[in-house]
Amino acid sequence: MTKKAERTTAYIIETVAPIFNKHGYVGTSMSDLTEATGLTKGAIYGNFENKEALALSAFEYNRNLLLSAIDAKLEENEGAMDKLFTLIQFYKQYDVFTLPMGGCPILNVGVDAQGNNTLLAAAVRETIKDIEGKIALVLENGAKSDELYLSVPPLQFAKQLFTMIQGAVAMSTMTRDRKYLINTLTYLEHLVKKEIKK
Amino acid sequence: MTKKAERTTAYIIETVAPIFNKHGYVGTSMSDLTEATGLTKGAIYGNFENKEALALSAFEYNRNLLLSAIDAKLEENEGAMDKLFTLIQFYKQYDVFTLPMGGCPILNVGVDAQGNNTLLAAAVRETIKDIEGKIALVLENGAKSDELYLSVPPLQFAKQLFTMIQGAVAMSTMTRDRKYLINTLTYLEHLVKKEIKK
DNA sequence: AAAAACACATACTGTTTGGTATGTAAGCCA
DNA sequence: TGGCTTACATACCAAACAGTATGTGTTTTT
Repeated sequence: MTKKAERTTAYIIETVAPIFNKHGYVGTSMSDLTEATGLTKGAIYGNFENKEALALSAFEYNRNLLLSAIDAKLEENEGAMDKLFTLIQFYKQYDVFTLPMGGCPILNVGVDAQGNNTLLAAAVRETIKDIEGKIALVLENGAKSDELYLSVPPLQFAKQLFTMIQGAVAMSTMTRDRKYLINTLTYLEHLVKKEIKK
Repeated sequence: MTKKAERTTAYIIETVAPIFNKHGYVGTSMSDLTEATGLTKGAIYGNFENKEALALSAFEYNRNLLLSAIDAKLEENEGAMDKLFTLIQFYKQYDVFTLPMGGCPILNVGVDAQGNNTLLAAAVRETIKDIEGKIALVLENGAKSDELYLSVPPLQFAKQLFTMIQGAVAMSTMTRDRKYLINTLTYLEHLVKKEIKK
């Protein structure tokens, strides 16, 4: 059986993570969090050192949800091309995936923290590196097994691909129009086929 | 000669615009603004109804700087392809262009306002439509004069192009790495040539 | 140049901010 | 089940928040 405090800590993070993600670090007040959790400041400050530490834990929670989902998608298939296509398919529905966490954590926190919180900004950069690395690994293996051809290094192609994906994410969140997601990712599908398929 | 208040209003907007853009709506306090302008609250509230109205004016100021720059670039050349290439060239240096205004106003305000300020969010959506429209017009004219070929409607292609551009903007701001801007826009150059050039 | 209008500074609201010291009840282990 | 410990609630703090009423010096206008 887990200890009481551990469960409360987990409960706080779960409930607080979407709020921080949606309203940003400064846009979220401690009273927002006590209201949402039904707990008091005493409870929250008993489990977290301060607001910043809580926000960081909240981001890491969302980040792990995202990375786990990506990992799961990449493990669905064996071939490198299939892995890429399921990833693209995943991002076509990225808006419904990120809805319960209050939008894309990378975009939201990445932009919000830029001018306000260096710790969070660094955490986002780390997460971006992680995802790019995962994509690059797929590409590298695909190239090794002669399944696909790359005219540029794997990491560079991964960065380009992820940049376009995040562009679709950014546009669809700003305009609240999921067509950006669907249209660009459908195009990326076609583009990936044409560029690297042997 | 312009009236005193008009000049102060303009001065306030100019000095305040980068601050709002960098730190967001809630992240910017009125005391930040009095400090930056050297004016008092009385002066600011004499020229603006409230914080929200000031933030809106600040965004519109940055937005106009951006739209004017785009217009200027698009007028440099006659041909549709040349117009597109100079636009792409402009975005390769978008980070230095947006530096004095505290980053990309579309991305920053678009993401920040999403969860905090509906007025600003709407203004951003309008701006996105404007830019997409400008690009679409270039494409349409290019298609009419048989300079280029489009497999999709002009506006759709414009949206796709702008999405990828904004992806590069988003990634370079989040990672503080201008390579995202340079690499993806160089790739877009090549892509545009291949896709629509006759 | 005098009168009227205006633009800005000063000084002050009440409220909310993040954070803490202390009290109390529940959880946990012997 | 006793007693110690841990976990949370209550009540409070100074500082910062957006906004305003009033005072005064400066532009305008006539």
